[in-house]
Amino acid sequence: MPKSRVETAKTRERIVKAAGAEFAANGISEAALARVMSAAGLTHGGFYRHFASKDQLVQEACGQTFLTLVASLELLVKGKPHEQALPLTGGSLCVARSWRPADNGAPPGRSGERTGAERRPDPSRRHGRIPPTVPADCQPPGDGSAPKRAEMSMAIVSAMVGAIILARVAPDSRTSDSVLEATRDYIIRSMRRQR
Amino acid sequence: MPKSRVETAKTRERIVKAAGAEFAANGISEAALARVMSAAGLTHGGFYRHFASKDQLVQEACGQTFLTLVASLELLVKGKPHEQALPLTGGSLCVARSWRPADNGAPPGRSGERTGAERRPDPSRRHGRIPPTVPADCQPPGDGSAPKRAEMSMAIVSAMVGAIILARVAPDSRTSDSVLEATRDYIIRSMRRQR
DNA sequence: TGTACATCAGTGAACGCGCGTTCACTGATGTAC
DNA sequence: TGTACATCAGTGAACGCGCGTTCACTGATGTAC
Repeated sequence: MPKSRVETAKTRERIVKAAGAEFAANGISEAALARVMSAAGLTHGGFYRHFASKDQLVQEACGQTFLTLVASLELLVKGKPHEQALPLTGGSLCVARSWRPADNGAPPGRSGERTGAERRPDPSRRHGRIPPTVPADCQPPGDGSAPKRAEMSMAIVSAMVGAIILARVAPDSRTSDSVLEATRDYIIRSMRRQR
Repeated sequence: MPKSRVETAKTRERIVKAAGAEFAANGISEAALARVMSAAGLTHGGFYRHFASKDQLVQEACGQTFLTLVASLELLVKGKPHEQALPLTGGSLCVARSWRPADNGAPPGRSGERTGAERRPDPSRRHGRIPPTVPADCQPPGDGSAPKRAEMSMAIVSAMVGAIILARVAPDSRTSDSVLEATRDYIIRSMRRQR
């Protein structure tokens, strides 16, 4: 047996992590297995030693991202670092087809997704970050029961994920902005009204 | 000039509509242009008479779906057909990568996405519909100002879209269910508290 | 402890398919005369 | 009103690329003796 199972497991984990990052940066369907693997420091051939298919990787990586999101949102709802946690959570979302974080430019390694790429208008290059303004009078539901908090966290994450996707998909940037703002206000209001 | 511009415009509209449906049924990246075109009663070659690229079609079709969603949600929030509008809206969402409506089987025309398809676990075949239970004491915000209502509609759509995506992406079906339920409750609570 | 072997993570070339895009062509129809 | 022409929506074959997947091979390392 080459590579102890511990080491193998570590490699696998490394792949999942790289996939999560790649998905977040370029969207799931743009993230080629070969790119994910090389981001993990491997060549693409070895992939199938760890996963049965790309779908399996997608499922695992997204599942992990999901848990991370909820966890980091829990942190917010728990009350401590308000104005940091919200944009942080919003910033690390992945979901949409070719979602990219709004403020860093194109990833350096990948110029020209296809020969003669200037033709493609790239609709992804648009808003997508929830405005981070969280007012100070926001009342995190610190005294609700623990499961109640978890539920609320998930719902808030849902709203944020949905808003970001809808913003990317909205017919014009005015609408884009309204969705983000409306959702932000909705979330904030829900936190204020809590108890 | 063949085909009056009216007729051309109609064709174009037909394509957008077909695309919307196809996106909703199979997800954006699974929806081949050729399939969209034939759903619109055309062959794929003519596509570029109407659009510059697939991306442009995606943008337009999604924009339209978005507006439809918000409109139908407005209907709900306006108060009339409660228990119908919510599941209807939830059911017609498209967004996730290979999202399919939960309760009708695979589309008949497309058996075997790829030769030897049994291998693929198809993670898409999972929950995705928000449980339609809307309690009768739900207070739609009928007397808020109009913009207020529109904002709330958008936020609610956001939450629903996000919940469905997260449910599809969650690591296990228990989590899937919790997201959907939590989000539903969150939405309902927000409507109850309204005024 | 040392040696031979079997295992299996990782390599890199190759395969083949789906799909976006292009292109030469057709034929119906609006327009000019 | 009738005829010739130009236009352009739509056709269908072809192209080529990216990517998921396969496969024969390598070589490091844990295990058996």
